[in-house]
Amino acid sequence: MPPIQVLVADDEVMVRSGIRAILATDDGIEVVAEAADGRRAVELVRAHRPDVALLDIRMPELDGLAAADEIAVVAPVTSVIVLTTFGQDDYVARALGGGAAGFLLKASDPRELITAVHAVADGAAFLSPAVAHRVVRSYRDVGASATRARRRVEALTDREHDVLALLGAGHSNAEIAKALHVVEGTVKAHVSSILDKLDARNRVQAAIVAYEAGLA
Amino acid sequence: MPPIQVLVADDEVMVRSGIRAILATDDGIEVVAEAADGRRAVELVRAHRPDVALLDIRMPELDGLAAADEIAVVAPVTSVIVLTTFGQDDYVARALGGGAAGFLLKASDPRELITAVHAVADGAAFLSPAVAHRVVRSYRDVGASATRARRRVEALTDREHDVLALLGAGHSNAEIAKALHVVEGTVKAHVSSILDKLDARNRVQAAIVAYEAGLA
DNA sequence: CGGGCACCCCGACTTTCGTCAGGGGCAAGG
DNA sequence: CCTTGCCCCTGACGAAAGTCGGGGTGCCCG
Repeated sequence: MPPIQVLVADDEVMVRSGIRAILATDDGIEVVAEAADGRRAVELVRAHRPDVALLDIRMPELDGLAAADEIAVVAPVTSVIVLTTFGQDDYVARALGGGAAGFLLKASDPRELITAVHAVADGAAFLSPAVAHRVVRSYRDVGASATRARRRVEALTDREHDVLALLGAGHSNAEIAKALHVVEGTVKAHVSSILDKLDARNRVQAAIVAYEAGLA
Repeated sequence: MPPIQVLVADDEVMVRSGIRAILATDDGIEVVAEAADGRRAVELVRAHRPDVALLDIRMPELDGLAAADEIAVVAPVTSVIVLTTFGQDDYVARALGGGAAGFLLKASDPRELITAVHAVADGAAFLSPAVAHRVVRSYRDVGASATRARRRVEALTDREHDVLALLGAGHSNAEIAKALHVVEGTVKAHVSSILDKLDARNRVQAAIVAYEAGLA
């Protein structure tokens, strides 16, 4: 099996050679290019099509996040790992949004870097401990509240379900009535029943349940 | 550096020995225990305190998810990787909710298993490609909509911000007025202004923005 | 210094919501 | 067959939400 080809991008030479040294200890990994800024990193990725691109977040010209965005477009085969000093929350979201497959803190154990390269080369996601907790928790929380909401919504009749969906989108009773071909009074009665079953005091609370349940 | 100690739990002997064989190719990993059901897996984890526990989802007595839950309680130092045949969505959420650090498909490349063990032993999260996409997308979507919502909310004045937070929790204007020590008319005026700035047609739509922005 | 401006406040008026008390259809069970 | 229960529908009425016009303050800038 051929070695994993890697591009390293960081504005500091010391960091680049440090990373090179770490990766050199694994003979399944080969560093094929180096860049000192994001712009150059994108060019080199386009030219070399490496399996993995290691990008520092802080770089001149084009930061790691923007570079990751571009790489996702020009070379989808290349998996991006974003490197950063702190697990800044906002960065994580943006990096993963840009299609990064990995997020690694520079303070990580060197072995972790190697593991991360292998992981993303296989197409998997690799998240540093500090980051992983946030991402996973978010996923779990969203899933959990969605499940809870869905369970509550199950108690509703078909018609109430229809009404709730429109209500949750922010429509007025009159609009809902028109959409369902009934008069407004009917919709109001349904809403009343929904509030009762969902244990909500007004339509705002019901709307949030609808939103969580994914009836948007 | 001592080898990573691993427990393998699967109800089929063939699978267990297969996993053993794969892990044996890496001399940084040592399988210290095997279990054929979830109950036994938990006991052995308690006894051996391995670094990593590989749990099949489908097991008698106690399935992998329930076992993961218990392990998280009795041996927090042990990182759990859940193994499954399909990347069933519901399982992913539950597994990660139970504190699993990794989620691996059995169809994965054997090297991936080794990489995963190293990753979670370091405390990182490892997600199989098929699963990673979902988790990351969810995190990104939530983060993106939250960011968008927060940006819209920034246009509000301090007072309007206060009102929106209470509004988003489903409180009536009268309740908001009491909480902020003003009369109801004032709250209504604020709400009106909020609707204007958020480009919402009624309080339900405003509440959803508040909810997304995390003003709950 | 005197607008202009943004913010917070208020009350009267209109519109929308939510409750209450029902009527008709339809299926299960005595 | 008739009752009981559930669902969907409806109109009337009080309650909440939203709009409109306006008053008072502090701040910045010509």
